[in-house]
Amino acid sequence: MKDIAERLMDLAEAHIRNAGYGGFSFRDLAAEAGIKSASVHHHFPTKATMAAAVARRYADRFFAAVAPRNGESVEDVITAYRSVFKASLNRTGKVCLFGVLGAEVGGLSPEVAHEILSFLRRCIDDLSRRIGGPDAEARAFQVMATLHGGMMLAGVFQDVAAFDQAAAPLT
Amino acid sequence: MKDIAERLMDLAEAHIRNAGYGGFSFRDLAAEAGIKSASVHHHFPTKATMAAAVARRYADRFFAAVAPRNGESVEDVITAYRSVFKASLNRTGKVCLFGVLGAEVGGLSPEVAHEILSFLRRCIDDLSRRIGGPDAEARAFQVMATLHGGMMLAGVFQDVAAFDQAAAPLT
DNA sequence: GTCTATAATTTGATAGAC
DNA sequence: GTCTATCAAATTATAGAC
Repeated sequence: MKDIAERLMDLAEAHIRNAGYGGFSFRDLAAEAGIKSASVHHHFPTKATMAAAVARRYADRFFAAVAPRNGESVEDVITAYRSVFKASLNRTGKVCLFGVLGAEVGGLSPEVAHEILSFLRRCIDDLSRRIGGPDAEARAFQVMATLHGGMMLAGVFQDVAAFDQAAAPLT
Repeated sequence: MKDIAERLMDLAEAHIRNAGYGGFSFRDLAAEAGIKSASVHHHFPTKATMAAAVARRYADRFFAAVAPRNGESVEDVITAYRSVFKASLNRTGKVCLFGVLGAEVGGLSPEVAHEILSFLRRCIDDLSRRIGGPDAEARAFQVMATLHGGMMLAGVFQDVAAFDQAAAPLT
C-alpha cells in the first residue's frame, strides 16, 4: 500500500501531464483518492506547493534514470535521455511533466516556475557535460528541444511514432 | 483602428501563448479592452469558440508566412519555418500558440483540440511535401519537434539563444 | 454593441470537531 | 488524518435594458 501523499502526487502528476496545471483541482484529486479536499490540504497546504512537490519527485526519478554509466559514449548519453522519455511515453501515454509546465510557465507561481527552470537547466548542464566538446551546450539544447517537441507531437497525434520519427536522427 | 473582435483576439492570443488556455478569463480580456465581460460574450459566445477563432487566425497567418517560393530548396523550406517562428518569438517574446495548446490538449474541448491537430497535421504535410524524398515525413517531424521544443526552452529560459542553439543544426 | 445584474458552478483555502 | 461545514473569490455564461 502506498502512502496517501504519494498516491495524491501520482494523481496530480497524471492530470498535469495530460492537461496542465489548470487541469485538476483538489476536489478532483480527493474524489479519485476517495477522501475529501480538506484532507488533500492536510498533505499539501496549497496547490502550488503540491505541484512543486510533484515536480521535485519527477525530477529526482528522471535524473536517477538517466544517471551516467561508466565508459558511456556520446551516443549512449543521448540514447539514455531518449529512452527514458520514450519509456514514460509508452507506459503512461503522457508527455514529460516539464514539457507541459514549461509551455505555460508564464502563468505559474514562482514556486512552480523555479522547479521548471531548475529541471531544464539541470538537463542542459548534465547533457553538456556528458556530451563534451566545443559545441556541447548547443547539442544539449538540440537534444532537449527535439525530445520535448517530439513528445508534444506524439501527445497531440496520440501516436508514439511521431516521437520516434522526430528523435531517431539525434546523435 | 482595429475591430474590437480582432483586438480581443490579440489579447487572448497573448494570454494563451504566455500561460495557456487557463491563463485568461473573459473578465481579463474585457478589462484590458475597456469593456465588460458580457460584451466579450457578444463577440464570442463561449471561451472555446474564441480560442478556436484565435487558433484559426493564427494558423492562417502562419501558413501565409511560410508559403512556398518558386525554386525553393529543402534548406529554404526549413529556413522559412525556422524564421517565421523565430520572428514571432523575437517580436512577442512568446512561443507558438499551438505549442502551448498542444501541451495541454488533453484538457481542452474537442472544438479547440481539433484546431490543434489540424494545424500540426497541416504543418507536417506541408513540410513533407516540400522536403520530398523517402524520409520526408520523418524529417518533417524532426523539424517541427525541434522548433517547438526550442521555443519552449527559449520561453522558460527567457532567452532566444536557446531556440537558436536548438534549431540551427536543422537541415 | 455595450451595459447592469445575476445565475450557476467551481475553486482554493480555512476552522474546528472527531 | 479525516471529516463537515463553510468562506471568499473567480469563472463561464445568460437575460434583458438602453
